[in-house]
Amino acid sequence: MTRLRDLAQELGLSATTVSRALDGYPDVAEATRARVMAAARRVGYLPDPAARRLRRGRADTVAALIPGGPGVELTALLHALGTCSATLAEGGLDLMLVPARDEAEERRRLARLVARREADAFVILRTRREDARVDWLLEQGVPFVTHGRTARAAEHPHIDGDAFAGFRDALRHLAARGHRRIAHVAAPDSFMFGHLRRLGAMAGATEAGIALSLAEATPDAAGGHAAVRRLLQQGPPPTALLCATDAIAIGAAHALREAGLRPGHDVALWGHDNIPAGTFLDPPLASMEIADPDIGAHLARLLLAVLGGADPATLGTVLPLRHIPRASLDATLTTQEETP
Amino acid sequence: MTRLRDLAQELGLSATTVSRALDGYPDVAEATRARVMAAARRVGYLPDPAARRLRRGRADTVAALIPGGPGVELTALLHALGTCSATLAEGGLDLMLVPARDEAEERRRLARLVARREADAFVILRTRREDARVDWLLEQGVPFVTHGRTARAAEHPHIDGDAFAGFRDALRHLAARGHRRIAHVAAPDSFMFGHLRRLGAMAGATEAGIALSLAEATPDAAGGHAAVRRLLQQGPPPTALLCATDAIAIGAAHALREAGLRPGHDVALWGHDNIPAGTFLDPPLASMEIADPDIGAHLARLLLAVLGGADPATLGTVLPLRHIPRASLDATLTTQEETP
DNA sequence: CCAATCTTCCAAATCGTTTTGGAAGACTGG
DNA sequence: CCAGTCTTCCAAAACGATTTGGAAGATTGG
Repeated sequence: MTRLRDLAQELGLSATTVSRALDGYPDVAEATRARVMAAARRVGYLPDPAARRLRRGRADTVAALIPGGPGVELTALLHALGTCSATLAEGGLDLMLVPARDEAEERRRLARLVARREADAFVILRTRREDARVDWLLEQGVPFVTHGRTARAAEHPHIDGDAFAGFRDALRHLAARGHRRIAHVAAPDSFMFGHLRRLGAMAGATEAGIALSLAEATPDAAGGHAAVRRLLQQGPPPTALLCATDAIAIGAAHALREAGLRPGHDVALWGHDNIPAGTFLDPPLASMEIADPDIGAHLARLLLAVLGGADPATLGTVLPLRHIPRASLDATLTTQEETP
Repeated sequence: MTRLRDLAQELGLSATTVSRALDGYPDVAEATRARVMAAARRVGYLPDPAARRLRRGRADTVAALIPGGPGVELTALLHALGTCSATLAEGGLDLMLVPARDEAEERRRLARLVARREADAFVILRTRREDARVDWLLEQGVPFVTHGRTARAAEHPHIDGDAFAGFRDALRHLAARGHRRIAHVAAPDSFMFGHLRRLGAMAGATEAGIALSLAEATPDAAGGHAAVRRLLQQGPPPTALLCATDAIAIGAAHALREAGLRPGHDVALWGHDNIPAGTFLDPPLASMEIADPDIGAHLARLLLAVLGGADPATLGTVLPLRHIPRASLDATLTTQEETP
């Protein structure tokens, strides 16, 4: 409502001086600056962002594209983006979320946001191993940060959980408990999270010297259900199912029950994401999650760094996962199941 | 990249004419307009949104504030907002999502978005009965649409499911199946959805001539768990639990099991939201949801109407709910439970 | 005391569009 | 043929900030 000009007039100063006072330029007397700041605060002056963008050529805004489709744990994600937004605000940046229903729409929106200069940097979620968005952004030289790695993770800032170690250790743990017929209900290999969790499970099995069955699922409950149904038709049931996500585990549990197997009794069940309802499922679902309580702030720091000119290639972080054992792991192995 | 001026120069026209040609003004010759449109398409001209906003005084953008905290079914919500965004795009509007961690932050962000004119209209989610955001927006005369009603719903455009009828009919249905000890696990009354679902359940009970127990829960699994624990301590267990949300129902199921009661056997369980995992729970969770498959497009139409100058007070829609019966309803009542 | 330097401020240009208020030429009707 | 009307275009003024390139006065050094 009040413009810079009004404020300047009221203070008997030029718009130039008021602008420079507020922006912290050194060529304005401290007394004047104090007067200007006080007046600005008093009338609640907010610079018009459109005018500022036009002149400055940047938006002071970060955009995060929200993927549609199955397999995105949106609740946790949006929580993180909430704190990301708050942290960015401290650095004078806004966060805008842009929903897209599928990957084609996501690419279109990304191109449009860049062409119209609506955002200075981007958050890319649910990365693929070969990620067209990442390739394009790198090619265009647009700053961005990913949640999840890609084949080119060394070239761009990213933050990710150490899924390989998490799943490898989970498999070790199951093997140590005596499980010998273990299956991994995997998410598609084209998603980086699916790939890494699968590799981790396989590495754990190799270490423990046992075979690992694999069943591939779309990353939602329906996928887990279908995958485990197929798995059970193929041979003797596993005594433990390590699932790529909690949603997959929920579907898997259902398939087990349909086959007369009780999760947490006959078959151990383990997921990932620590969805809020997990504690209240029957049996409570063992899970894992990134140990860091504040991915959002971490993302924001990465964005501020990369916009501040830091070398993107140095800004990768892989955080350890935390295991969350719950009753779904308590499968009682019969003697027959145990190692001789 | 290419500016209006460049395009004009290339065509041997003034910027004025090019601008007016693209905007469909009638004072430009059809032949010229065709030439301009072709050239614009060829070079991929996109008007700079900052310049346009500055001059036009509007952003051609709608903002939706994404509430944090428990009890928001974000998966379904974001799906709807995805189609909302796509529908708005057809009308030349952008949708921007803005996450807020709590209600105080949401009010701050709202005020800031309005003051800086970053959005021309708003989508308000998870309405309260007395909603400070709605009061403020009405007072400011800012266009907006709510998902969910408020005490002042007659004054503002809104879209909502008919929770009253949905829950009343659900209760009728349970009564018709012979249930006589029914409890409603309610969401807080200050949320409009909590209020209406509660009223519906109560009306259904009154109609059926039976008493209804009430247990109030925070709208998440933990809340449902705690509420049903309290309920079971207070007296003989109900034979049916009508829960305000699926998340509450999941917590409720857990509390039942802890008390040795089997949901879907000893106690019927019914939720609302139709969360994706519902089918795969044990037992599969009966639920309900708005019958209309496309709330998002509906929201978008309301926004376009209100921005087009339609009278906000005429733009309220309450859509019927669809019941989704699943095995969690199959409680077998013993003779003792049934009506004499 | 003069010139050089500092400090503090400002007028004007600029960002890229849209809109206002004509202007020039073609056409029409009498 | 002339005045009036239509059609088609455009120059210039916004929109509200930032930035450039000084200018005026105060201070300093010799």
